[in-house]
Amino acid sequence: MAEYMTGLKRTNYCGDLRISDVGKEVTVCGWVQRCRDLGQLIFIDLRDRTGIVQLAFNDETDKEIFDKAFACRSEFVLAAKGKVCERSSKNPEIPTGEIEIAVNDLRVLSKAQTPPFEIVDNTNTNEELRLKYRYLDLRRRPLLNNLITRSKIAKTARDYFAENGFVEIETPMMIKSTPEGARDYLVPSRIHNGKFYALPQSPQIYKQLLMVSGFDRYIQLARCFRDEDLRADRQPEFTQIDMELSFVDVEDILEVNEGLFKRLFKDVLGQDLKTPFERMTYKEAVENYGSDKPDIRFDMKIQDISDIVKDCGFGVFTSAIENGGSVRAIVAKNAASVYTRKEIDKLTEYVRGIGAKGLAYVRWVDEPNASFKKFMTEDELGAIYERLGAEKGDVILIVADKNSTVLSTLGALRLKIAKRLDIIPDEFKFLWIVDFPFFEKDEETGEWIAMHHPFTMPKEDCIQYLDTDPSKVIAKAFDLTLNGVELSSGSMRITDYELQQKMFRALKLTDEEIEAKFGFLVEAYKYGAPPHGGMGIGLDRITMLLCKADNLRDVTAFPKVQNASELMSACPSPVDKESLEVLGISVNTPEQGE
RNA sequence: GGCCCGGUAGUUCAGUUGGUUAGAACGCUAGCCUGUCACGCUAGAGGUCGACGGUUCGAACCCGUUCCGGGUCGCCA
Repeated sequence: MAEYMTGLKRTNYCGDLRISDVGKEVTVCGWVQRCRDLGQLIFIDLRDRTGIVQLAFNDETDKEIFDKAFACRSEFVLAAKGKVCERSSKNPEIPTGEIEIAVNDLRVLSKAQTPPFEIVDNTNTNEELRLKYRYLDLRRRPLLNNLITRSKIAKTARDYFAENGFVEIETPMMIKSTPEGARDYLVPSRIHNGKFYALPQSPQIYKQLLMVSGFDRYIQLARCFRDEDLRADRQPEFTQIDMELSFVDVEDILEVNEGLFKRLFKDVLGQDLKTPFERMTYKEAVENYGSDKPDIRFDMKIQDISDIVKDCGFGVFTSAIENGGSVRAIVAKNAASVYTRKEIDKLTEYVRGIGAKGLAYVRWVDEPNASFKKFMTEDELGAIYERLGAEKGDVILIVADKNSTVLSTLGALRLKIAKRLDIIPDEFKFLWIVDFPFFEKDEETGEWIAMHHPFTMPKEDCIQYLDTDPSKVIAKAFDLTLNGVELSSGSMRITDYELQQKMFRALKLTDEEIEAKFGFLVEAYKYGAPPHGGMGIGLDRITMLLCKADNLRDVTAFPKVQNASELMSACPSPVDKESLEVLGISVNTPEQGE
C-alpha cells in the first residue's frame, strides 16, 4: 500500500544540499538509486533531477522507519524528512558527498518493479530497449542533462529575440499541402471528405505573410514535419528557431544570428564565442571541401591536379578530363602507417559505394609508391607531389570522374579519414556558406531546377541572367554550418510581383500551378510587401552539437526510430473502421480498417 | 527501395569442426554484516538462443525466408 506525503512538503532538491546545510531539517523526494544494507546500518542513495543525496538509517532511527528502509528497492519513490548531518566518512566523488540525511520520517510513495535495465549513467543497454522504456531512460543523467540544455537553449533564444524587438507568433499546424520538396504529412479532413491538411515542413509562407502584415520581426519555436527517411541527424518532426525580418538585407540577418549564438554560448556553455563567423561561398566550399557544409576544424583541402595529368598515359585520368570532368586529390598527412594497402582497399570499396569508379593512391612510406606509376613519367609524378605538398609518411588519394562525383567523393573521404586519424579538434567552428547558386542542373534530365524555395531572392546584379543563363544566377541564400553540420538555412525573399512571376516561369510553373499553390501569397504581395528575409535554426541539431551527442534521439524526449515509428507507444498504428469511414478513407493494407 | 552491421538469462556478453545438462559478470531473491557509497560474504532463482521453414541421427551454430534495431546511399525544393 502506497503512502502519501500528508504533512510533508519538499524543502530541497537532493542534489543541492551541502555542508553549509548541516543541522537543517529538510524533506527531499526522489527515486531510490541504490540501497546499501550493512545489517544494523542502511544507506539509501536518493535521486532526483538535480542529483543524489545519501539517506542514513542506524540504531538511532525509529524501528518502524528502519524496517521501511530495509524493504526499499531500486526505483522506489520516497519522501524522506530528516536532519542534514556531516558524514563521518565523506565521498569526494559527488557534490553532496560531505553530508547525509539522518531520516526521521520516511514515506514509500510508490513501489517499483525491477526496471528492465539499470538506471545508471554509463549504460551499455541496447537503445531499442531503452527507447521502449523511454521514461526510464530519461531518468539517466546524460539524457536528463541533454533535455535541460535544450530547454536552456530555447529559453535563451526566446529572451534574446524578445530583447531585440521580435514578436513571437504561432502559425498553424494544419495547412495547405504544397507537394514541393519534402513529402508532407497529411491530415485527413472529416468535414471535407477526400480533402487533406498538411503538417508544415516549415512556417515559410505564413512568416512571409506576417511581414506583409507589418510585424517586422517575427520569431517562433516552430514544430516542423517532413515525411522523409530518417538519419542520425534527421527526425520526421523537429523544431526550428524560425525568424523573419523586414527592411533588412542578408548582412543584417547574419548579424542578428551571430548575436544569438554569442548569447547562447555565454548563457548555456559559459563560453565566449568569437564573432563574426567565418564565411565561404558555396563555390569555395564545394571546390575545397567537396561539401556545402564543410567541417573546417581540419584542413585536408581538395586540390585539382587535372592540368598536370591531362596528357599522362593513364586512361582513367585523361578520359575523365576529356569528358569534362577532373582529377583531384586529398593528402592525408602522416597516414601511411594507418592506411596500409588493405585499409586503402577498404576505402576503394567505400568510394565505389558512393558513386566513384575507383580510387588512385600514393602511399609514401620510404619512397612514394603510386598505384598508377607505370602510366606516368617521373616528372609528372614529381609535379603531383609538389603541387600537393606531399611528403614521406603521407597518403594521397585521387579520384577522377565528372566534377560532382570527384568532389563529393573526396569530400566524404576527407571526413572519413579525419575521423579515423582522429585529427579533428574538439572545438566549435561556425561557418556561413553564402552565395548559393540559384539553380542546379538535374543530373538525369539536364534541366535547371531551383535549389531553394521559389520565393528566394536572386542577387540584384544577376536577375538579368534569369532567362538567358541560369548557371550565372546567385541566390541571396545562406546556410550556417557548425562542425560540418547544417544548422540553419535562410534567404532574402522576393517581394516584387513581376520578379516573382519571372521566377515562377523560370521554374517552369504554369499559371494554373502558381494560382493553385501560391495564389494567396502572390496576391498578398500586391498589397505592399516590405523587403524581408529570414532563416530557421535547427534547435535539435544545435542542441545535439552543444551536448556533444551523436544523434538527435539523445536530445529528443520521445524520438522516432529509423522507420519513423516510436517504440514506446508503437505509433503509427491502425485505426478502427469507423474512424476511417467518417473520414471517407479506405485503405488497401489488410490489417487496416478491420 | 539498395548496401553494411547487429539480435543467446532482466542487462551486457562468451559459446570450440554441428555433439551430454547453453556459461560468466552485473542485476534480482533470501540469509549474515554498524560507516557504506560499484559495500562485503554465503546460497538461490532465472533461457522458445528474435520468429518460421529446411538440411542432419543431432542445430544457438549450416541454408532460406521473415521480423526488429542501428548506420548509410537514394530521398531531405
